[in-house]
Amino acid sequence: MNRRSAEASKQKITESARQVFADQGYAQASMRTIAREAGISVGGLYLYFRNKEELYLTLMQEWMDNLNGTTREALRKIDDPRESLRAFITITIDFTRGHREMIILQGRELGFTFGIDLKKQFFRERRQIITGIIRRGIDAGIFRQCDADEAARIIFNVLRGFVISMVIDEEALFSAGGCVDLVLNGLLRRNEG
Amino acid sequence: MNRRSAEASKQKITESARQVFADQGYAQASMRTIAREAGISVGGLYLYFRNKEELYLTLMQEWMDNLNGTTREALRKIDDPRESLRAFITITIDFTRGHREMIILQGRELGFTFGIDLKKQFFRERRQIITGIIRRGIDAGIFRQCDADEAARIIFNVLRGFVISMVIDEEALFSAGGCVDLVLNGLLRRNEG
DNA sequence: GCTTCAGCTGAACGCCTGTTCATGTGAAAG
DNA sequence: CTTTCACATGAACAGGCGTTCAGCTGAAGC
Repeated sequence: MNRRSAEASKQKITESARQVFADQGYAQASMRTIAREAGISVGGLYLYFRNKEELYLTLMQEWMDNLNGTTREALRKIDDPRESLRAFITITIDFTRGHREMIILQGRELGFTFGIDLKKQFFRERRQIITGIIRRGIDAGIFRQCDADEAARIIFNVLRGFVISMVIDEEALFSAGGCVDLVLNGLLRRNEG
Repeated sequence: MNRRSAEASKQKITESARQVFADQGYAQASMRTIAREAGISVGGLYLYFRNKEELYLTLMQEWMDNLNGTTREALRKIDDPRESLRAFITITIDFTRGHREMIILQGRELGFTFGIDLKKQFFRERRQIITGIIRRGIDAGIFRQCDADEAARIIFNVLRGFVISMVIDEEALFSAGGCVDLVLNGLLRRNEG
């Protein structure tokens, strides 16, 4: 019987949990399923995580850190608010496409209140980044005068909708480019020249 | 012991179920909770609905019919694509604000595949309405050339995000007016004149 | 009174869940 | 060989769920 290191086991558990939570949601995902996927006993899960909730919160924190880190890194090098916005939207959508598990953050786990404050803080930070970009654009005379906070919320919700669509409604998906285009240019025709 | 009519009992059950499903999601909502809210025995639920799934699907169908009916009724009287889009967005957001239970349609009930085709068909119809409005705008020279289908999807996803935000993130909500403004005008400054 | 009808009840059933903990096992050290 | 360490097991526990169905009850009809 070959034993893995504790670290390797913990890793395997989080990988499996990520997948199972993403596929089935918190309520439906059972510790037995996660254990089976991880190739470890159900009692073994509790050697690494206090309970199901803690396992879930650990994954949430992980994804929030990943996405925010990637976003900040990319935005650091961009000055033009148009490009900043493009980068923000593109990174978010690409990240989401490659990580279906992102649904963990947008999941509507009603009946479960834990982690909601953590999520809200994360969402707030995301919106503030967008607000900052929009304000920069307004100050630079590139974007028109508007309620930057609200515009940020609208953009934020497009991306929230994208995450949901990824999971339940793939026909509703759209491209980052198309989204940036609509957000920047709107639908109304512009005077040429 | 005063007995209600069957109709009244069924009504009470659906009202209670609507609330409980909306608050707790499908998985967490228990038939015992719904029964208690309805003031009827748990076994009594099964006199009217075959099972939990059928109860849920009944409610889904109801909301889809309501929203689509209201939308079509309003759009019938509008010619200007700008006003059509405004109406669509406004109705959806207002309806959502007044019916938190709308989350039933956007809920991510992973692990439960029933009703998904019904939902997709509903979503498809919604998007087609938007696409139609956008095409009309383009044909009339009011909207710029763009991929109408994709633009519709983007707008659809803003509204999808709104529903989710209603339930898990009220800070992220936005006004119908603000949304229409952004969708029509975009962020970029326009030449004055 | 008895019978029928309409609406209802809630304990029981079978199944599943999160969690615990007595116990197990291979490897290394002495 | 024995002891210790590190990692692990899975049956049992307590609780909850969706569903069933034997039985109940008030009202109306005869």
